[in-house]
Amino acid sequence: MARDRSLPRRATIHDVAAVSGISRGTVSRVLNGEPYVSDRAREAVEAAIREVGYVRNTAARSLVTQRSRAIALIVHEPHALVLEDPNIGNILIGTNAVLSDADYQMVTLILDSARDSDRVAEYLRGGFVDGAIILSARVGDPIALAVAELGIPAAFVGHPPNAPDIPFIGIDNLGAARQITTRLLETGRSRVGMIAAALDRDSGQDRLTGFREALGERFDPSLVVDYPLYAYDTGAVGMRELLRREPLIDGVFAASDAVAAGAMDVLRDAGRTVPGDVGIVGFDDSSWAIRCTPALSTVRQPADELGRRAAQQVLTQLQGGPRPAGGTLLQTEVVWRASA
Amino acid sequence: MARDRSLPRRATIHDVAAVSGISRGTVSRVLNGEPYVSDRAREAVEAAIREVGYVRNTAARSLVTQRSRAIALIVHEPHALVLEDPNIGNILIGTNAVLSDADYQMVTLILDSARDSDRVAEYLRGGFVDGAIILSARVGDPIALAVAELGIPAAFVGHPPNAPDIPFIGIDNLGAARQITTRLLETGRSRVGMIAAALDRDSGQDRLTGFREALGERFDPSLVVDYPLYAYDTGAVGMRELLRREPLIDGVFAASDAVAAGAMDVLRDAGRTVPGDVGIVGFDDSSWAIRCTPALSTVRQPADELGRRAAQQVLTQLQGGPRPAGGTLLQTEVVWRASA
DNA sequence: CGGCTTTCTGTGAACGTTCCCAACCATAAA
DNA sequence: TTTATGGTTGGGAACGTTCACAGAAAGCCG
Repeated sequence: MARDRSLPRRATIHDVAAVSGISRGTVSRVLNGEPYVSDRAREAVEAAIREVGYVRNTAARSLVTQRSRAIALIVHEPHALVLEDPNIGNILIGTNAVLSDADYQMVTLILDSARDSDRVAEYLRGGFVDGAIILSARVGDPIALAVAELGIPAAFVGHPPNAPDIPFIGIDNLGAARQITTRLLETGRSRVGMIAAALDRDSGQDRLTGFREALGERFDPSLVVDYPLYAYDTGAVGMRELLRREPLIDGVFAASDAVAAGAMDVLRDAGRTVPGDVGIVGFDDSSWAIRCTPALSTVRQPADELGRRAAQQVLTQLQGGPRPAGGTLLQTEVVWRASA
Repeated sequence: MARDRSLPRRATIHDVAAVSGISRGTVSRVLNGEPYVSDRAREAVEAAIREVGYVRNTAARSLVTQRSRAIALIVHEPHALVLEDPNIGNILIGTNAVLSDADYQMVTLILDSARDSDRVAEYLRGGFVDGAIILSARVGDPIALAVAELGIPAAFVGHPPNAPDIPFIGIDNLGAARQITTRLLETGRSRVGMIAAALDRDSGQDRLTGFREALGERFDPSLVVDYPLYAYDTGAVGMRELLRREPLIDGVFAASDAVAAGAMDVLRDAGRTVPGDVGIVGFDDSSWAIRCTPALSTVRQPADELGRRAAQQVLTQLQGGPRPAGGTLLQTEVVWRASA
């Protein structure tokens, strides 16, 4: 057993009490920063803590408090995409920052298959975490349902269509899509198509809806193709299909930067210039955007802020705050570069 | 308090015992799959568990067992790079897969600043985790030292130069670098430079050493530039510098694919063709590699396997297995594409 | 100086497990 | 029939905290 290698067992609150000559109860009060502790006692305890190298035993604490001081970040994403999607990393960082400042531990749960889904549900039910932040939920997501049913403090990043009364933090995909599409039109494009992706998510749906709304009467369903993933390949395949359907296409809204990158390469191979022959815009302002030639016009989303807000939302609920009915949409910013 | 919202408190082992008419001790034995339980008892217990919806309380368990069944994955990386480095995601996925199969929980700790470093050390000391996997440690990494000192089961991914007797899983950066550089020479390049990066890490150092070894007498220190990060910008800045130092340069080894991508864009802007005028190779086989025009020759590293092995290594130690003195290097594969 | 309030301190009783030991029960051997 | 044997079971004790409560000490007021 690895832990008994070094016999000196970890110091407990009793050791601190013994060394300082102060009772266990008072030591606990010092530890938790509670009032009604004399300066003399506090100092004695603090000295003893340093002397014996005391570190609080979380298991014992959470056994009695019925809390774990941990919050789950549930990432529901095909494995291969955890790394492709630049937003996930940023969301993770934002969440981590807020939680660790509040002295909570972030536990990242990655799930992919349905089997994982059961495992995670079990995990949540087991009281391992006091709350949950759910990323990229899908329509009818079993985890979302499990969380709702359990009633633990939770927040979504993004806004799954059917999700119950769990608050969410998202970006205005619809507005941003509308905005960027409008600009595409304003630069004189007349045959504008879209390579949509991830229509099983709110982000995918909303971007498509925004596109449709911006085009209004000029919307042509035959110039929309859609695929499951926000990926480079999606863009490549999608662009070929669009060119086949409408060789004179002169504007493309790609559902993400990666998609746009795939589309641009196909356009180049097909002998089209960007933005000369075809204007193209993406979404995310990820590293894809700057490495495209020409650089991609796109939508910047405040990913780490999404993570921060979601974490704050869960913490608020944990402190007994209200669980707001709806959600919050953060503003995005359109970044105009050279591609459209 | 969020948890008392639904009064029916969680079922305990006592409830299971009461409902099944079997003692607490035997219920615990069933729960842990121990021997010496009659079929009759086992069935009764299992039925009762389902009936009352029992889920084990981890806090209570780990209080008595002195174990948490959690393992830390410590990612030591500037925040912005967590997402840039494609390997990290894959390592994370591999680790997660192995650990969750073994019924361990992976806790991801991201740390950046020195302040985080203390926090993490405290966390490890607190017994929150039974073991640790450390990613991308640096020379003199405080976390590496803390882990070594604590003596908890651990493994490195990568091989920090000064790290104490903690086993590591890595790739043969040196051999791979030598191999890919050699090929660059075999295609007739005579003025070969390197854009090195992350020399405070073993990976950065070893790639440089491999490069130097491959060149042997032809090695020219003035054709090596180095920067802190494996990033696109590193490649751009580095390439400009190399061109300034040696306009006739005809071969470049970039320390990563992202670096190579930056370098290629600069070469293009400078009117050089790839691979005509300049042959260029990268490292990682990430999404950058296929995105480049022409596609990049690079080294594929089995990132998720690194994660898996590291996890297995820690699990072995946890089961009382030996802590091997050295480490394991996994083989890499050179992928020849068009850029050299 | 007595009573009242406020601040401070110590202690018993949980929390829900696992571990361990003692006891029980068959069955087989003597 | 007794004795040993080994599978099976039950329950006390412990793990390290927090919490509630009771009581001590100190400060205030008349």
